[in-house]
Amino acid sequence: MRPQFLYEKNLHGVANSVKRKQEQYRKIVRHLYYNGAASIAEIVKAVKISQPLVASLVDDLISYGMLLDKGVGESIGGRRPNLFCLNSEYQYVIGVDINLHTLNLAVFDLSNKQIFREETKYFDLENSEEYLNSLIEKIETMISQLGMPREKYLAVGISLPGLVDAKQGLSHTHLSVAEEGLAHFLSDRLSMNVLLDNDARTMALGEKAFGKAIDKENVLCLNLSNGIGLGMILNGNLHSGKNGFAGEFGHILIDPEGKLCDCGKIGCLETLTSGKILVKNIREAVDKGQPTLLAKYKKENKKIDLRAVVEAILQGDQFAIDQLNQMCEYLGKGLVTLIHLLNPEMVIIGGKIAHAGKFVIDPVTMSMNKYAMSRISSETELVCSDLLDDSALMGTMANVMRSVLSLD
Amino acid sequence: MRPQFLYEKNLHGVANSVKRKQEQYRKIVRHLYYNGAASIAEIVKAVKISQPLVASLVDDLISYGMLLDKGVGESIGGRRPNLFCLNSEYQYVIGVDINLHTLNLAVFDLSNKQIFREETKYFDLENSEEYLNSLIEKIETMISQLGMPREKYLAVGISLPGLVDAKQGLSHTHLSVAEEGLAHFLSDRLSMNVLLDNDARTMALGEKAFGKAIDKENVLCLNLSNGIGLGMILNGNLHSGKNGFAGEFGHILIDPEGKLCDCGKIGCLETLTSGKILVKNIREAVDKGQPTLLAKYKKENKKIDLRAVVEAILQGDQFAIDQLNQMCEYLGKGLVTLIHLLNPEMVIIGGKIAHAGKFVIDPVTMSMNKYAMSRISSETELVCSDLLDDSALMGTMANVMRSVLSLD
DNA sequence: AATACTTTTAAAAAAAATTATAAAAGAATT
DNA sequence: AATTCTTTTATAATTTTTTTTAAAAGTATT
Repeated sequence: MRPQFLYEKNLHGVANSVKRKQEQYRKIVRHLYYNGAASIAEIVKAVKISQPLVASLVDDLISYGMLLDKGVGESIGGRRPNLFCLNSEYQYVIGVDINLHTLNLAVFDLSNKQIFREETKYFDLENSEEYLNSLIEKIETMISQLGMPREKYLAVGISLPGLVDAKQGLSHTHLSVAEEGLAHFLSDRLSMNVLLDNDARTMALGEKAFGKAIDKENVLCLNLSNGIGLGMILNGNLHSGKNGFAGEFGHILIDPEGKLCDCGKIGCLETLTSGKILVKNIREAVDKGQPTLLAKYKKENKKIDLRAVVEAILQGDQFAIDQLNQMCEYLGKGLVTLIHLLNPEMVIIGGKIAHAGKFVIDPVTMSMNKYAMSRISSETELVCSDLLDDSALMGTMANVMRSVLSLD
Repeated sequence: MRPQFLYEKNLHGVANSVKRKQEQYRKIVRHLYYNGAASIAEIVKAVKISQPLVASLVDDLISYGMLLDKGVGESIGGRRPNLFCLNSEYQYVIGVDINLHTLNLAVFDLSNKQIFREETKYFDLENSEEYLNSLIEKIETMISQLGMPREKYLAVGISLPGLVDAKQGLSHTHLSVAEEGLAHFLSDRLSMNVLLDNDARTMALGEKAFGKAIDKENVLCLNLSNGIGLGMILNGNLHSGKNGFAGEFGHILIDPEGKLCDCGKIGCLETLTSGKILVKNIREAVDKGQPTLLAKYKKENKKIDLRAVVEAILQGDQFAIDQLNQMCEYLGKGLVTLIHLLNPEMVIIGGKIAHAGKFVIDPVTMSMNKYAMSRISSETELVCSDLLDDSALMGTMANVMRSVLSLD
């Protein structure tokens, strides 16, 4: 019998006993994926199945090639255990991180190692058949480069900006051309399972699985790049809301007397604090002759972008730091609302601006102290992501594995 | 063997086989509690245990007196099924709804019927040993009135305002005198299991179990009385946050140029929209001679309270309605933030102000339409609670049963 | 180095749970 | 009214899983 469970969840018309066995396999594989190599005894404790049964299930999985016997491990005061681990080469996951102007592709093995990685610049996201075709071509090229048969790929995980309905596999904002829904479209064309989610939520999954949110139950992940995205881990699970629209943090009201936002409302957080605004303000000031390290871009006739700004900040550019500080004051205000509502244990800042490290953390912390009820906010840790630009891509892997290994 | 599972969850030093059996019992009881009488065949489908085993477990439960055989039911095209249901008199739950000025007590049977109900007015909440003593006395009097032995009571569920850490059983705001924590203190004194939660969250549990949130997964419940409370059902579960502080909706920033709030911050939602403010504004206007039905209170030298205001609104008092409308504009603004962040399928308004029905719903809806991104808000239904003043009390019952019948 | 104690694993025995089968009881159809 | 078809329930047979027991392979101590 082939272990189907990594492919299809609700096997229809299959005997109950088979389903039960697949669930047992899944528990074991799940434990080994999330906790690494383990002895039979350890697995027994973790999955709550008896030792003789676990032993026989592990034997099965080894015979399918899914698990490997790593030989004896360290003793903790008795007979040395035999350790077992996932065969990291049993299958692979394709990760696709779609950004407004770039595309990141990766192939992960089951130990989460990237065995392939490619960044394509100037791959501008647009809602067209052509974009989708070139995306598929990119993926197909990668597959043929790697030379492995299609069955070796467990699924394709995709991260993209905008409103995404993960349950239905729809992209509302950027790739709505695919009529059957983006996930189905790509699944048909690639002949693979496809899993979508919004970039901020994928980042949150990445942080929960591989970043600073490991072992935390209530964590907010901010994606601070040109816009502001929010991914929420609540009670240990990703929160998506009814339609997958949760996390529209950029459009909460901060200043009723403020500016008009793209969304039609006035005083949205995004009109006050976002990479876009930061860059815009700095460009305008540079045009007016503001002294700053960034002035050289004007001389060289190059455009100032967010990356340049962050670089200047890290070099200590006073003006850029001032601008960022101002932005962080507003961001802190917005965060306080989140913290009051959700009482998270940690807030992780990711996205391009996270590269500024303490230059973001410090002013945001100050702002939070000013605006928050201290009893609540003092329970919340504010940190920068250490996955940084990789978090969304890592998140696609986490999303696929979560989906495949989820129980019930 | 006595079915211990309704009392103790993590039975220590008990054989695995016993634990498993208790879990099976719990599944069956759970199904019957949440879905009412059922046949063996129905239970089999719901709990995914084989028919012979379910039959024998049901036999056991009947012999313990926990289940009743209701005799044959309606056929759906074959042999008539034997129906089984919970013995609603097997045990009882005590519900305690603590408010700032009143105390509601109830005893529920396992069919959620209130077999006892008592409302005590002028029972002012204060952080003192005396308050706790008179609370305990109230409960003890009720118990002796009902004349049932203490073992007949499954647990005491308590709802109270302010910051509550449900996991630890602590009341931070109002009843912190009990040093071991409120739950432990009461549990010792009453010799019963005690379960605490904040009033807004208890209301949310009530709505989820018995009100309009049944079968909904993402629902926000607003407790609009003198303050503003928020209880959130997210992904089907109550969200409490790291320390149980989640839901501080009253202290999110709405107007940076606004008034000072009790919490020390400026422009909190509660400074603009709360029963307290509404009453205060109306009192001031009446003192200045504003024509309104409520003016009679002044003549009669009685104080205008929230109940009176709502009554006037329902009688069509133009001034009171205007005042409420104004408040609802702000409330809508705040709600939009919630909806953008959490994408709920329903928002339920409860508390004293919910008695105003469409007089709250309509202006809040208008405000939401004005301030929200329609794609998101159009997915959210706004309704008034139909449990109204009972929702917190019903919520204590829901909380106890949820805790007792939760799986794993 | 010998002995006592641990932990891990394997195998046998026992128990638990499921599947398969049959019987009972009623509904629908001829 | 008799027959056929459903659904429910009881029983028997089989399978699955666990518990128990024992052996294997270590560590720690004397």
